[in-house]
Amino acid sequence: MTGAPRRRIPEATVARLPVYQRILEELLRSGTTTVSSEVLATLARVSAAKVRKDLSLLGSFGTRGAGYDAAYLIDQIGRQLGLDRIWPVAIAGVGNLGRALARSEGFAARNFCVAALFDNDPRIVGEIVHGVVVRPTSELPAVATATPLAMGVITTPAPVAQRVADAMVEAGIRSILNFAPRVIEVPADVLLRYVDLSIELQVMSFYQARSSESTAMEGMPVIRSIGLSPPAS
Amino acid sequence: MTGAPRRRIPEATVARLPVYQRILEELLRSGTTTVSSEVLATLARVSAAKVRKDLSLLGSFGTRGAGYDAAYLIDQIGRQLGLDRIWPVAIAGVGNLGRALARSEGFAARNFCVAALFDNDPRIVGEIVHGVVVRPTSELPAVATATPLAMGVITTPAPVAQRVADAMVEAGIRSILNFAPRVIEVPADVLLRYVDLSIELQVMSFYQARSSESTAMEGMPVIRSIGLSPPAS
DNA sequence: GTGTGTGAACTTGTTCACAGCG
DNA sequence: CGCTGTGAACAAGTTCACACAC
Repeated sequence: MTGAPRRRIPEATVARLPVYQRILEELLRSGTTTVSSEVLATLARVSAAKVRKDLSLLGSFGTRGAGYDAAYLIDQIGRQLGLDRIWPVAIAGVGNLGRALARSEGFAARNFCVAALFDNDPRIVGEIVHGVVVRPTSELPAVATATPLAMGVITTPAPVAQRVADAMVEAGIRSILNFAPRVIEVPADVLLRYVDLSIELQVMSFYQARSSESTAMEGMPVIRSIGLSPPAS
Repeated sequence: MTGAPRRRIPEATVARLPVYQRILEELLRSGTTTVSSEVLATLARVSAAKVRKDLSLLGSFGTRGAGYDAAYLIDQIGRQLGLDRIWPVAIAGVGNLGRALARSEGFAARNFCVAALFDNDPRIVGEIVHGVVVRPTSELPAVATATPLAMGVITTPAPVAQRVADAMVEAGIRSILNFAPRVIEVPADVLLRYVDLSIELQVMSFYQARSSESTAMEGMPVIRSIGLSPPAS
């Protein structure tokens, strides 16, 4: 239909596209219909040149002298990212985090649909969260057969994360998002991503803050842990 | 004390260090004390050369012919990342997600300490979550004065996210982690990081899955949204 | 004039391959 | 002999600067 340029988009660009998209959506909501690379760059905290290069890879959607049409750009980015169709996801582990994810608006806003919830706690099985009934994990294969699942989200306690991952792989799920604080192993052809809510992101932030000579932490109580000795040689 | 080589560590390496660290901790728990770059690389899903180069930047901690001492390496990585001291964090917004974060083990495991919780809902204020009392957001300045806060975590609904961010900046917080699905603006010297639970990560995963010629989604019901027309020229 | 689109220069990050230490 | 540590070759990503379309 729309003559899309099927070039290969660099990974670094792909990682920024959702950021642009969300900013564009907000601008649109606040009444802005046209946006320049300069403005988009400021809001996304990147350089204007980067924005222009990124967007030019999807095609020439901008208007010289004016900027980009926000609505059209949102649509083009969405198409590029595969968000122009609905992706059914399953969430395993209906605790605090699983519940928060299932109820969050974000999924639906990006055409992800929470199609199934799994948990092994008999007090939770049968409960209806955000319109979806919680089933025992043993029913995963049956559900996956009836409704092909595009992605599995693991929000279980760490000890059962690997078992759940195995079940998901067995059921044909090829993309897994792991929120459990546990390293899991899956076949090489399965896409596995970790989200560590408490650690990785913060750690990076802190390191960057400290390495850019920030003096913000100057007045803080420094409590050092006891270091280990180097291994005996 | 430990003669640390204070070289500049590349950002890409810093991003991988927490991954190595967690894997090392798990290996240690399962009884492994020494690990080769090969093994660590496989578990972290990167190349062995990368692991060696990354670790060599922190100093020469490995033993040729044998590998690395897991416990010692964990400690060295922790020191490099600034995790050898305790960082107090404040969480604003004690809903599903805020609660899940406050209760999660991960913070304490990495020397982050949930020092304060804020919410404006009178039904939530006063509640004690994971041993910390929930205060009204108006008390943020007072709390920040008494206990310097290293990081602010925003888990509020989108509409109040900007207001909370402003209050945090005002209170002297220089690192903010935003879980609210809303673009917020802070001064350039404040470190701002977005975590979009439902979107960015999944989107990337999907794009990568599709672009590597995966046939996994072949049998899925494709439901395309209605595309927009190009902007009138 | 204004702001996009893009080759060319540059910087950062990754892989290779192997010397050398334990 | 195995595995680290590292310079040197290569690839990816970013910035620059400017031609050109509106």
